[in-house]
Amino acid sequence: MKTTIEDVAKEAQVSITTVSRVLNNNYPVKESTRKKVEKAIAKLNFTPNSLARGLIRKRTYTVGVIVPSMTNLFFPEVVKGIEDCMGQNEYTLFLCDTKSEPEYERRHVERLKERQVDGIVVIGPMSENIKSGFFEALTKEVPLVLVNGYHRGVRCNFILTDEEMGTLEALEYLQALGHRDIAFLRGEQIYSYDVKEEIFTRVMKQSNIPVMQENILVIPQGNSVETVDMSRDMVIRRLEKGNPPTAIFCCNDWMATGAINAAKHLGVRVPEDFSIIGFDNIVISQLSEPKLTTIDQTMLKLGQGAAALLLEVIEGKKGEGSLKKVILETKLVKRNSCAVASRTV
Amino acid sequence: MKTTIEDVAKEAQVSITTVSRVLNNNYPVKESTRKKVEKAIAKLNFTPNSLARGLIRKRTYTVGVIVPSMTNLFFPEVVKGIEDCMGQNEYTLFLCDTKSEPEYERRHVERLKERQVDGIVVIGPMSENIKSGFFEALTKEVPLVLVNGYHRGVRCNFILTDEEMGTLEALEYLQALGHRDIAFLRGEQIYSYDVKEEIFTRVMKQSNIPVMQENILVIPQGNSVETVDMSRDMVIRRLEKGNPPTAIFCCNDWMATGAINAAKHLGVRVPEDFSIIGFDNIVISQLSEPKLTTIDQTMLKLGQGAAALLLEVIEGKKGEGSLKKVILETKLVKRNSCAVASRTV
DNA sequence: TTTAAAATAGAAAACCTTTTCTATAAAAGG
DNA sequence: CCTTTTATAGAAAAGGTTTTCTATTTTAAA
Repeated sequence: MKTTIEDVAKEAQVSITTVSRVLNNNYPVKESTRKKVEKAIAKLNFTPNSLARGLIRKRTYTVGVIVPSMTNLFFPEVVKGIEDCMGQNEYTLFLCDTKSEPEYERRHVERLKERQVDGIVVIGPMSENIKSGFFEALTKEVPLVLVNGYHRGVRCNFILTDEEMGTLEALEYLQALGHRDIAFLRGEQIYSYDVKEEIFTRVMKQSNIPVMQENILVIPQGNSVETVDMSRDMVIRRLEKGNPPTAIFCCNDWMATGAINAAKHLGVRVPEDFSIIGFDNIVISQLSEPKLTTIDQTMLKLGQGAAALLLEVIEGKKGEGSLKKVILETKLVKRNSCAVASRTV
Repeated sequence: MKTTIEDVAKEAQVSITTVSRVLNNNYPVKESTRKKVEKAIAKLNFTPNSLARGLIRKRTYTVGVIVPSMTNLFFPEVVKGIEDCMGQNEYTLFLCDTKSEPEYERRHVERLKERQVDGIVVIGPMSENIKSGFFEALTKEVPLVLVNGYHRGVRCNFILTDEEMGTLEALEYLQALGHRDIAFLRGEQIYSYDVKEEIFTRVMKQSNIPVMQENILVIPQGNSVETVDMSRDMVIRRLEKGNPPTAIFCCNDWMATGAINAAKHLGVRVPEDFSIIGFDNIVISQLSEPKLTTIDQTMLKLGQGAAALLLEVIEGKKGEGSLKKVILETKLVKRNSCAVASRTV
């Protein structure tokens, strides 16, 4: 049987009230009795039961973190950021993996509510659940922060990276290097890719460069390795066709890695013959030869920011009305995969 | 104010006992009243409070997972395995990151006990805490499983990959390809590296190959990227010295990636001139050109196995006495970084 | 000294469930 | 028609804390 506060009280010959007080240190206790209690606690190796505590305090010091996948490398880093910040504030994290299923996402939210978490952060929320108003409704029930949940006009707290600016920065960098024929590599469906493509077409239009349909490369959904391999094949095919681009913008670093492999396969030199720019700056961008030039999303900061935001929402329950939004700057990280254009059309 | 079981009872005009019964479906309830209750639950959007439930049931359906780091790629995969298995059994995970600090590890354990978790799995437990008997003592308090906690004769439940066999398999493979001059690349301190080195020296001895001290390469501790870069530099230096080896065994895939980059830097062809074998089979082993030949640890299975084991321990509290050990087979994954030796001494 | 104030400690209610035990109503057996 | 089972439902205790309110002791003020 586990030792309870009552056992401690008996051992120390005081009331449970007093034990509670030395435990929480929120009410004066005579030094001598405090000593007695502390000795009893140590002797019995007592650990307070936080279920009971949470029940009465209506505060559990737990938060739920919902991620689409743990094996994507992007997400664990955000989680780490959250853990860093939350851990310092004595919170513990519930981790929930949705496998990118909207259904699981909802179920996990349900479980977290049962567990009386003080707040929830959802990383890369499923757009289905955003659109259906699920999260807007949830916002009224429990402190909630959405990370990279890109949807205009959603009435939730959120934090996101300014991918539009990031994309712009990348494209301008390529143009400054003299590139005109730039390919765009993306995956299907994901909203963030849509945003980037929008920027891409806009930039091209503004520069009076007709955007050729064959320069918009779209690969199917898949896991990390599949993404790399599909990107590789896709880029190989493009490069073998006529009018090859001199540079390529890749929507994430996995795709960029695939592009590097493609170039290597074809004997095309990077960056001399072909410039490649990635997005995210996940760890793999530093493993390739050459190391990838990319747009940094600082996932760690994204996580820390989300945590800080959530904390604000949890504490300031009064300011209910005002939703909080944070937009994080991106940063161009110049490494070795981009150079001046090898030819100009 | 949150709705409680009492509100539901009032709404449905029954006792809270009855509500509890339809909730848990563990006692017969007349169909008509069940309907009433269900309607009330739906109307009030009631979610039971699992703190109260856990308090009385002495079962929380939560387990703690302690990892040294979230950004190592190896660990999230194990965590995913655990989540898979535990999630199906209606458990939720507490995630704790120790930053490889023994102190944090202990503190997290403390917190998890407060939260009344039904069990704990520790991935890559700090050997300091193993040696001090911390985990042995803990085993008596709470269901516990150690993952890859390599220490002979420790009285804990654990699961681990058979790294000795894996190392053996790798080395025999290299020898079968005709390699005699094999280098060994490892990090400092970690026990698992010691084990591997032991096997390495044994194999060499058995083959009557004098193991040259300059073929034992040791890099300092560091994060993933640092490991890659330090490995690269270390291998470059070795390759530039006299009597370069024709192959290298790397204690993990990060190091192997560094070795590949080193070869590339020197213009040494892999695998024609230099064979490289890694360990773990984390995702990056499939991103390089050539793709890495490596020893598969199947982190996913490690996680699932750990979860299954923990579940056994949790359920079968009767069989207290018997500790459980599981040893997972490794598998040689032949990809493209190894070939027949280019020369024989 | 006597009285008022401050310091310290305890009793009991509250938090929200589950579960045991008791009570009632309906069905079955005689 | 009365008694015994069976089906169904409720009352109350229990689980381990925190917190409010009350009681006692000690100190300070008069």
